[in-house]
Amino acid sequence: MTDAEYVNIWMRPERPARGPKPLYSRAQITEAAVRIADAEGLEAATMRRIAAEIGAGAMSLYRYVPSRDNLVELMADRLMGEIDLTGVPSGDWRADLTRYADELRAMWLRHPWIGGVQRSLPSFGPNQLLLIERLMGVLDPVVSIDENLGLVAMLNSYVEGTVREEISSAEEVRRSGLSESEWMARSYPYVDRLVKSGEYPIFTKIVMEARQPHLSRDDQFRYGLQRVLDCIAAALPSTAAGPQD
Amino acid sequence: MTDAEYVNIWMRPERPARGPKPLYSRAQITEAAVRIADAEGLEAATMRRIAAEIGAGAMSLYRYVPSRDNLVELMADRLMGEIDLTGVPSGDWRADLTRYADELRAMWLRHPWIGGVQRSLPSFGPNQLLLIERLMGVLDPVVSIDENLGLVAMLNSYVEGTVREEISSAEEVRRSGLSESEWMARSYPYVDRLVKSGEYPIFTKIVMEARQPHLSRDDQFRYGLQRVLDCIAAALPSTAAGPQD
DNA sequence: ACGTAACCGCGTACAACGTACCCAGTGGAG
DNA sequence: CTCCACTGGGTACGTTGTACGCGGTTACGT
Repeated sequence: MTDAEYVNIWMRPERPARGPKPLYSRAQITEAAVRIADAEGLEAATMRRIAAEIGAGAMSLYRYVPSRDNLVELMADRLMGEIDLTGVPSGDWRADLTRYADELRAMWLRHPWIGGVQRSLPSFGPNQLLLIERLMGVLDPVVSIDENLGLVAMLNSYVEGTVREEISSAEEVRRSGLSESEWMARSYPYVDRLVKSGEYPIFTKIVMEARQPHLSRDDQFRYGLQRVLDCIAAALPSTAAGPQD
Repeated sequence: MTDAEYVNIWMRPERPARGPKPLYSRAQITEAAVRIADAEGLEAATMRRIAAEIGAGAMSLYRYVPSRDNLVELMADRLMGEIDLTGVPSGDWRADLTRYADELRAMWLRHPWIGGVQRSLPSFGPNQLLLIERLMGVLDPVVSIDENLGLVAMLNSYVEGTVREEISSAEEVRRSGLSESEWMARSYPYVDRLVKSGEYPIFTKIVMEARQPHLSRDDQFRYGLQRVLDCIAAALPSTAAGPQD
């Protein structure tokens, strides 16, 4: 079986039996790549740049990782490992899911580039798997696996969707290389024209509202999350839903 | 004001006053790009390939579009135009939002590559704007603009999240260039190893369940959607929520 | 003990990408 | 009629992922 026969990186053994000892490691490479992506975006994490970061030649990385795409998968799973769900399930499903949602959102905000990796879904890395076990273990005793999948998907969608919105403008500013105030100034004429045209009353409302003070992002998130959890509670058998207060 | 001063493509006039008549148009270029992306993925829609598709030289495209990134924005807005919301708001908010969700999902399934464009959010193209007006017009009479934004975001998140999952495996198959059955065969050993290890009981449940006949994707989607709409109904003032049946 | 096969790090090289720059031709404004 | 802002597009540059092959290193079979 040649290397090309592995579909999955996780099947490919990191260390072979024979030959000289490797100077680097997958974990080290992944770590460097994550560091670069955090600081300068995913597109800055090129093979050459990562190699330079750990003091290796560019092509050396290919001794550890079959391709850049696979490395990105490694990075994504590395990120899943940041979501700490020790002690879950605890018995209080609402607390558990809130904890998960908070951790997931915090992780996305630390590594906004995660939104740019299309989830080639069945990349069940070890951290991802552990997460699934813990997270879905929360509702597993009370609903069918099908329903569990649906509910977890709903929760995930909520978190990802809202956090994508939080991230997008910040990422746009970073990509354009402009300062935030300069970027705002540049955007102003267009928005102003739309508002003045009078054809977009609701858009205008949104813009006007955006100028006013608001709930913090955190509070907005938690508020919406409560609604999603209520929605999940409604789908649970009444004996398991617990107090709705 | 030089071209570089435009932050927004939508500000940049398509046709100048003087000079020879252009042979092509933004719409034509965008159309070609969408066609290629539909057939072979977004990464196949390179400037050279798009130019070849319409019979132009590669560099000619830059007479119409400042950069590839901007072209992708054009493509994204072109997709928004496929979402037909004529007659919305109709007075029946539940029907309207269901219609929107169905249209949005169908559009994603027609153009899976949309998931790969990071929404540099404030790219308010004309189709996007029209959509906002119609969609948010549905709940505008009954909730505050803030709440409306939150609820619409929740609906969007649900649709995007579930459709992303639907798409991911198909896209993975396409990217790998393998046939679906071959891809399944390649994935099998890894999944099998995980199941046999006994360390992942819930993952195992998922795999086992996946082998059984299920609700169609459409039915799953509609089922989850009803739950999301229930959730929205709960957030509406009681006079506007309508019959919950 | 010693060849040999498997592995290491990595330099070179190539195809494909986005796009800066330049040029000759074109057609409306003065 | 004269400009010159515009057109299409060829050439070229820097950057990307990565195939290939080299010389050195290590563990195993004999």
